[in-house]
Amino acid sequence: MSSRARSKPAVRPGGRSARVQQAVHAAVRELEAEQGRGALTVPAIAARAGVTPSTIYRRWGDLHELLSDVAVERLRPESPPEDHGDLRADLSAWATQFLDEMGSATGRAYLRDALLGDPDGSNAGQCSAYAAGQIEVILDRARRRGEAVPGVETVMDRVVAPMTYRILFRPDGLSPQYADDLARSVLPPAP
Amino acid sequence: MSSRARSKPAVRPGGRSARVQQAVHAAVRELEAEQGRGALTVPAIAARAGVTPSTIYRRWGDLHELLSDVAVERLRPESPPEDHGDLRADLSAWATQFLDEMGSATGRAYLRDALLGDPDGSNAGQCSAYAAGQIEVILDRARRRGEAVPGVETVMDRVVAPMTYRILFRPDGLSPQYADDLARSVLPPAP
DNA sequence: CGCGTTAAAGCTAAGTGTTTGCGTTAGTGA
DNA sequence: TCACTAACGCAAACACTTAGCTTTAACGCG
Repeated sequence: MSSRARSKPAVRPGGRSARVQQAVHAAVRELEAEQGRGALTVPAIAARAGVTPSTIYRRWGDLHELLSDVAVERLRPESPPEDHGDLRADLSAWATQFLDEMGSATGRAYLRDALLGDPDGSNAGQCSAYAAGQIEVILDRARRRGEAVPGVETVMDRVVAPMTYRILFRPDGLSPQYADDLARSVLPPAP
Repeated sequence: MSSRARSKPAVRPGGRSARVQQAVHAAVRELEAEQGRGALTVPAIAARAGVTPSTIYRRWGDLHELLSDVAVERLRPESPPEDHGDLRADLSAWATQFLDEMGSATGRAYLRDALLGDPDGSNAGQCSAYAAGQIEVILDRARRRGEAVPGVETVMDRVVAPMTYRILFRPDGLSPQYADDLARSVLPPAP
């Protein structure tokens, strides 16, 4: 039976529900920052957030789904990618920054969390959509400048996917140079 | 304190240790096949394997690390890739089969398990090494035939990574055609 | 603006999984 | 063969999870 927890807990958006969700998310971030991952248990998070454990279990199902939610929130880009004036520079800068952030120990942990507690794949899908969104902004700008641009899917396959794969499966030996090489590989050959 | 469980439990390869490991792995596979993932708890696995739960906790640390070990074992290729006579056919066949196996619900689950209970990344690295190994066999054969071949890393970046990324992050809309397209993309342009 | 409705939270107790210390067993090497 | 020790079994203490029931507070309607 029973009780599949909803991955998108926004069931009653306003009021108490929202406050609880906010408090719980904040508690996760604070506890992790202060005491590390080992301290992240549902009872500890609940105590910190001022709610009872059963509230968390009912809304999120288990610890991993909660962490997955928090991870996705943290992986959401805070601002559109910087504009450097041309596609090559934009893509290269974005890829370099992506690899730097996601390739760090904490970035990798968020990526894994997002994948981990994600029965239906919607959280992972969200992460991917974030990246695709950022890339679309970059490509749109270039298109408006009159540059020749690759498709979003091409960039996902040739830039985002290789970086993400290596971050998850072969975390050693990643360099900004690698990100840059990938970014260049989707551009038309230099003049 | 404490006891980091070893991911490679082969500490005393012969005798009892080996028997216990085998029994536990078998118990995981049987229980999953018979009753589904929900039934996979450490006490249940222990009972099935005829050991005590504490044995499992001590050797593997927790359920996820055990599942990760089992997943890696299942992801190990059983035989070298088929030989179809030329690089294009070999790569295409391998990619298609990879996507078919890993893109299925169970394949995706193994991939996720492998990543999930893997504190130091060695299990994920093993998965990647399996794929790289298969590809090297294919490339070696082609090289021996006198064909022009791309580097292994290129194939990992352009074929394995995109498929794996999509399996994990965007499991919808994957087709054999996609695998084939990726395989072709690393080959020199057709004559 | 108060009132009924109901989703969501609180509380608590029972159930289940995890950890740990200590004694025992069985590989391993001299 | 014997001593040594890693790994296992056992059982009790501990922590986490689940479920039933009660209470609270958004929300919508008269």
